Amino acid sequence: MIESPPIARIASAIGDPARAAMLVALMDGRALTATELSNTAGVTRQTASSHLARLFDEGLIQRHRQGRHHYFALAGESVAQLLEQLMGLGGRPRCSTVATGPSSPALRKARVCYDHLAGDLGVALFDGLHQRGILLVEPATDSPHVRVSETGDAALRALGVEQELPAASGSRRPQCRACLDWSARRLHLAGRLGQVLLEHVLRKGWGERVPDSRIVDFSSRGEAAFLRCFCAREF
Amino acid sequence: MIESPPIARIASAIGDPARAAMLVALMDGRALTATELSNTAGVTRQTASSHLARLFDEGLIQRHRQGRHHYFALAGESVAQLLEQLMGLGGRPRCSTVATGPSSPALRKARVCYDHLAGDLGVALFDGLHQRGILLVEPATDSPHVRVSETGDAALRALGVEQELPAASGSRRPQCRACLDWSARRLHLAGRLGQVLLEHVLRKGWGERVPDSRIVDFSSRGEAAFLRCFCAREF
DNA sequence: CCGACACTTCGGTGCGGCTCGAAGCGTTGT
DNA sequence: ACAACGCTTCGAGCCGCACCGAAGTGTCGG
Repeated sequence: MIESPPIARIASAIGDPARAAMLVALMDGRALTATELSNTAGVTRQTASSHLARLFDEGLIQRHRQGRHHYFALAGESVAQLLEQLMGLGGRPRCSTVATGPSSPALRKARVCYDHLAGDLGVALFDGLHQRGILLVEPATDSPHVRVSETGDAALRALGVEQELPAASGSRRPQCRACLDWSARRLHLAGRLGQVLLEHVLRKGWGERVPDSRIVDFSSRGEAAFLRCFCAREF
Repeated sequence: MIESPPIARIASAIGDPARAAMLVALMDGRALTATELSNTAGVTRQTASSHLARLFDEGLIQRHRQGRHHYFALAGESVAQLLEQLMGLGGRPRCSTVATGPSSPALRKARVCYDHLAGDLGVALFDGLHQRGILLVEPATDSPHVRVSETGDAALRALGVEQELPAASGSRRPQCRACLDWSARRLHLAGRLGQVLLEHVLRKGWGERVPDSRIVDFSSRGEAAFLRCFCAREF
């Protein structure tokens, strides 16, 4: 078996509790320093440093030196997706019970996934934009292809979403992407637009991020406004 | 960090070279015995036994006792998907080169993924069925929803595909499902129909499975017949 | 120029777990 | 009933690696 090493190396890199904790901490898309990560993992700085070197060697994280601080972030969305899927498998309580793992109710409801909104409200956002015809989900052969319709583009601007999406920005990042939610097992919106919409939510004050957590805490007024603005029907 | 243990445990279960080799060997969907798996992993039987116990405890494989033989298979498609994604991450040659890892050209062209056809020909099959209107890819909110159209159902029967899909079979397995290909980064057909079509290919003699490998070896005549039968346009 | 700070590298320690030999079930076939 | 076979459990050896203390590099502030 000469095919296995790469997959085994990567899995084993994720497999250590301290490294897994670091990766989970990075899943909110922020870049954290080595010291911060050592705290969340519960190990000393020098131990964390070796862990981070390992994760970097495996291509799971990227480093970003800035003065005397070294920031670390996930290497890309594909890594975040892998971790989500891993959580999905870990959450099920053996022998395929139907219920999808709740973990934390707040986490289920609304959380950050890399840089966009996930959870029930993330799914509701995707559904709403799609039902309104703002989002076109194309039956393309490429992985589920999502794009903004022309009327949708205008609608988003009318809603006050600065959609600053320079088509020729040179970045290879897709404008929209569908991301599978591990708690709800349904699609939510990722990509540049997903990021912009999350920023919109935070700027409007509808919800705010809970420090050191992936949870996005919506006020009841904020949630109502959010649903009214983006989702076709009320809950 | 109390959230990490499950994901770390699962990842570390996959992370051992011997266990990874076993899982990869199981990715073709067959159920293998403990001795066969010990050979592919290159360890003794008793070592393999403990590895298999670990994988079973983590819910990654299922066991199936039959007389004095114990058969092992992947616990489900979700596990196979996770492994595919892991391969996708492992295949890239550091620092995001554009080329998707070829590994083996034959493997890229046509291989078995759990129980259905993947690789270039798997993608071509999906494209062809979709372009002919046999497959409807719905922009649903559930993970990319694929189903067979009414005319498509008749077309498949006309093509000689025994589509024996008892709607009320009680099994919760979806009729069709879209599975992401790690080599081509495009969708191919999974689910019950994907399984039936792979069987169809093998029964027609268009291609045959290479023993102890995931490769499906198409004869040139078989490939032509396959494309003519299912795909809208020739290559 | 020097101290404070963030981070990494270097040795040494200790535990976990991968491994295999030997022995213990359960099944199959004669 | 006995031997052959497949698999698992038990015990011991041994390597790897996670961990931390101490020392080394680079950066910021006074």
